Amino acid sequence: MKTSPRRPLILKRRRVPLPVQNAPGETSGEEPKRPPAQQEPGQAQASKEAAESNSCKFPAGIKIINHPTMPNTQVVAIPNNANIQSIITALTAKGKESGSTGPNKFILISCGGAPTHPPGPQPQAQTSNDPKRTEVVTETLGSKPAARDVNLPRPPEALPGQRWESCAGSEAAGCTLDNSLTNIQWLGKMSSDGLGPSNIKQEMEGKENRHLEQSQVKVEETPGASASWQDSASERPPYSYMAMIQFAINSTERKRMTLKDIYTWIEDHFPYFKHIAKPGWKNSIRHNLSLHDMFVRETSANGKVSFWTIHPSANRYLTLDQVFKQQQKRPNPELRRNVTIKSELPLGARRKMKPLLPRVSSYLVPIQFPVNQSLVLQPSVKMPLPLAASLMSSELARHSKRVRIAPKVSGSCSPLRRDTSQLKALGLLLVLLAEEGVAPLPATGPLQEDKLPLGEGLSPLLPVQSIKEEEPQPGEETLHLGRPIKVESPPLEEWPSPCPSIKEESSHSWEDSSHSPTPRPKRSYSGLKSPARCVSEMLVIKRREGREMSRSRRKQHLLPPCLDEPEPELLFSQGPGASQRATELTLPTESSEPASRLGYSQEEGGPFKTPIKETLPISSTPSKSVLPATPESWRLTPPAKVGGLEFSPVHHPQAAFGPLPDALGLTDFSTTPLKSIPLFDSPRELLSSEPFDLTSDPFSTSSPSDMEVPKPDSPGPEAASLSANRSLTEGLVLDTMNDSLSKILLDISFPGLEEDPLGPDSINWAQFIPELR
DNA sequence: CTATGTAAACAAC
DNA sequence: GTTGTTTACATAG
Repeated sequence: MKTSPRRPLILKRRRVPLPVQNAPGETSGEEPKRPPAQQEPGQAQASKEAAESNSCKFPAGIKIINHPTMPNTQVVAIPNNANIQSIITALTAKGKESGSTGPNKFILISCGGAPTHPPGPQPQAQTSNDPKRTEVVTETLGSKPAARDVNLPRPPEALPGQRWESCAGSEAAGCTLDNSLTNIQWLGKMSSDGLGPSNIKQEMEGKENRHLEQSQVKVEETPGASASWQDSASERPPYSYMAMIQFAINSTERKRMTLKDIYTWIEDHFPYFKHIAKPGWKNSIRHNLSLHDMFVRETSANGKVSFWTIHPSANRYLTLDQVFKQQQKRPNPELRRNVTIKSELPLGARRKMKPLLPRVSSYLVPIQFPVNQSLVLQPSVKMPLPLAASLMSSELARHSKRVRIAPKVSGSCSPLRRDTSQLKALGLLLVLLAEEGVAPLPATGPLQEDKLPLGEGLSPLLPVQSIKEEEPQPGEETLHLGRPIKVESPPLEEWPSPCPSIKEESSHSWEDSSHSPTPRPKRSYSGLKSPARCVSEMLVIKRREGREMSRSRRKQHLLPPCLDEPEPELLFSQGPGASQRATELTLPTESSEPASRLGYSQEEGGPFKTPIKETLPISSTPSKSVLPATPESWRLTPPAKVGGLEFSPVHHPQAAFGPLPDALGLTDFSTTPLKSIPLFDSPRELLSSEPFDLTSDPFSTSSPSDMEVPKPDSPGPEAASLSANRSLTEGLVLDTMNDSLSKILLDISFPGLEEDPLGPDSINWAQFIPELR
């Protein structure tokens, strides 16, 4: 093919010395650390039970009281072990009967068990019993337990460069990831079924996968399925180079890898490249590294070693493992099909690489959600917004789930809506999750499955790719942080916003736009360290001027050598990539760095967060629109785009996503999460599933303003802030008038006990529902 | 047209 | 020779 004579001459390129950056210690690849555990969940039991749905009668232990201040609203305290589904059904029927005149809104809260968790860490109390939980949840749970078997021996051969990915240091992060991954369905496409049952894969993959598999029973259950292309070395893996590179890089703790290690990792994990592929594949790897902005080259302090990293905002932290896992979970015929096809087809006939990656649109990345609608809080509420916001985000991030609910009774399934008004009465706040999603979310049909969300196509896999951003828009949002941030950033003009094209993912776009300002000459370094930092500056950059780039795909990196943080590593505690993330998170500017704090946000958001594709707000294509916000995200947020949304959390509920372009970040967040969010099979899941970790959340009572910028610091406060006589708990609001079920976060105070934080208005719930205490 | 894969020309080490 | 960049082109969708 080539021969084109025309290749332009390259004038000279010179490498700029990057400032030093890294911590001295790194060497390539090494990082011997291993992660402790992966998180896998183990659970498998996911069977949904559902069984119970029928009974309409309220089980014993349920307490129903009229809301003291809200008309037509009753508060239903449900024992943890009760069948929510049936309760909802019954309540719905009741509400319907009453019509507008009677109680038609029910605030469901769990009592008796544990749900609330004020200060203490209590992760999921409720859930534990629930067999139903969604997988996601489960996984989460699993991860929690720190323990896990984790240790799988790693293959000896492991290269130095490789690390087992995993969540190494950061479980949380890892976990998070997993969760999100879980959501992702891209894998689905790949089915493995076809493949023999080999377990081979494990061999190949070794590390990562093993953990999973072993730990997970689920997988095993489906014996036939496993393997996949991995088994056969001869088959080309269904992943694009971009994806593989990401897998490789993300498999290390530091999320960076030398070129050589990348080669090695790929060869080790995908024998095809070792044995079958033409040598040119390495060229392709290099080409991809250079081409995509998401891959950022960093130089070691001494300048001798170059590491390839993934821009934090673009990094979804996907790992082969995760992907693999997914695939196992849901085998997808299509994929299989691909595989088959390939083999069948004459080589010549089939394209070379077929679809390596499924492209999906959405990535799961949850991230923050739009504050917009979701939160509905009213100012009046006592709860600090920030808190709420943080909760939301965290929650979402974690598992965002959406409820689909609909009381069966009503039959309709409207999504949930939130009404806040009422809620507030509770005294709380609320939030909710997801609701909005509704709208945007496309169809749901598919949802059912597991998690689902996204449609079938869901997920995309590789995130990376998706990332693109488009040029135009400034708006992105950012947020990855999870929190709503507001940034003021300049409008990003340059930044591409996500929106643009919807396509699914355009990968490079991200890249392109983002950087490229100038021709390469530089990457600049200006001192930026990590990309994050760069951001600010970067922002400045324009995306390429218009089209110049268009044709060429080149990326221009800017890579700042990151000096950055010398040792980012620590961060891991939270998430993978934490280190990086941290950086990014931080706002460019500097000051606040909220990010860090939000651990969760990061985690979740973090990893996922951004990269996401953004949906384009604009264009938003509904369905997929998910573009990764990626790049930009870190950059700044573009308020502009956002439209009215400011990021302030509080705002406009009304903004709901619909109209907004939300594009940016918000959208992303919102949408993305949504997609990824599984619907619950049952309300119970909703309720129980996610307990917030208050502990981790940042709630401090900071003022709303804080929300915007979360403060990184104070980590602990959050929970602390809640006074003893207050507790946060999740609840559901069933509105039979709308047939909606919304999840809310309740801040319950018991005035009687001590001072009432909430103020006089607050209701003394304890008196009604002692169990809440 | 976009995303991806390939090949290749160069440059800098 | 390796690592990186960047172009060109092919091809599937």
